[in-house]
Amino acid sequence: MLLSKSCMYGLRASVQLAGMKGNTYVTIRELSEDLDISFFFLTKVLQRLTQAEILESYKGPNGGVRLLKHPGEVTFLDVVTAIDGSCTLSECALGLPGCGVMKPCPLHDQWSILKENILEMMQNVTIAELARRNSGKQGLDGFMYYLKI
Amino acid sequence: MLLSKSCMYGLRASVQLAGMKGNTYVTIRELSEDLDISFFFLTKVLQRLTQAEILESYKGPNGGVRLLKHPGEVTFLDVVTAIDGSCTLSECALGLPGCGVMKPCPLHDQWSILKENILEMMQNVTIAELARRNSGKQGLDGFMYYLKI
DNA sequence: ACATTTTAAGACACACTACTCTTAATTCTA
DNA sequence: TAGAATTAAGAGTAGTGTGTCTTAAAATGT
Repeated sequence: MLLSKSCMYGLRASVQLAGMKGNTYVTIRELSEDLDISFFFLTKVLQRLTQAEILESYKGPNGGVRLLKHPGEVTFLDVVTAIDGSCTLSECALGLPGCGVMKPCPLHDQWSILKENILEMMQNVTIAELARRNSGKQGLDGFMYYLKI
Repeated sequence: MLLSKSCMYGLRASVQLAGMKGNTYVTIRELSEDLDISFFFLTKVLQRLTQAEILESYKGPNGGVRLLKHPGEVTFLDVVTAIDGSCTLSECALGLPGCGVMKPCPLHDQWSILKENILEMMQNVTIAELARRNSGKQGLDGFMYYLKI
């Protein structure tokens, strides 16, 4: 699995928010139902995005979470890093402590290229772009399309 | 992390065996010391490779493990699959249950290409090739080069 | 002020990976 | 046959990710 479940959930929520008109507060309860994620667990994940200043939250009636930045300025990697910490992709495929440019392990060069491609994808794709690709799916809003059979 | 530690350990042991002259039994104790892996843990990992008929084992004095097949016929992916089960790379990056060719998620196409590249690397690289790349490192046998500072 | 709504924070349980150790089974050698 | 060497199998421990719940804190409205 490339990403942890926490990351997947955080990404889905971010893209969902990015795809909504206006930037009003949306309750985590509503997000959890739309995305088919446990409310309690999603709350924990979104707390990390709030701490990372990708989201902002507001308590009380009419509260919830919303994007703090423009969705075109939040990359896939931003969300992953906020949740999982610095990307764990940067290690040696064989787990050799000394592996690096100076001492490349037998897989180093190949794996470096693959890592670079993945990182590039994560850095170049914004949640705005993902939301755009996710719009207008047979009349179902956002991710409902994938989840409702 | 692309691979589990078990996989990394299994790969390192397989490549180490592939890089040895002759195909005599090598004790797991010796492998564990050469590769800086816990003996007990490596034993568990290599049991899976033995069950998968990548290695064969022999008990008693002068026993140990050795490659069952020709190292040129054992791929990186063979070892990973034997240890971790079928590659977990084949899922949707966002964990959407309905994602696929018919219902591509907003990352599906990009992630498919990256997955394919990784899988291709795993299928095309044999442990013989890895052992070859790993030979003749400043006079240190195999992985010792990376581990001894 | 008080009740309601909502997120924040902390505690808890479960599963899985990583790791350790003990005992059993097998094989060799003397 | 006895003892030593070696893998196999199983039990047990620790840490982490996932998931659940309870309580606290903040904001609203009456």
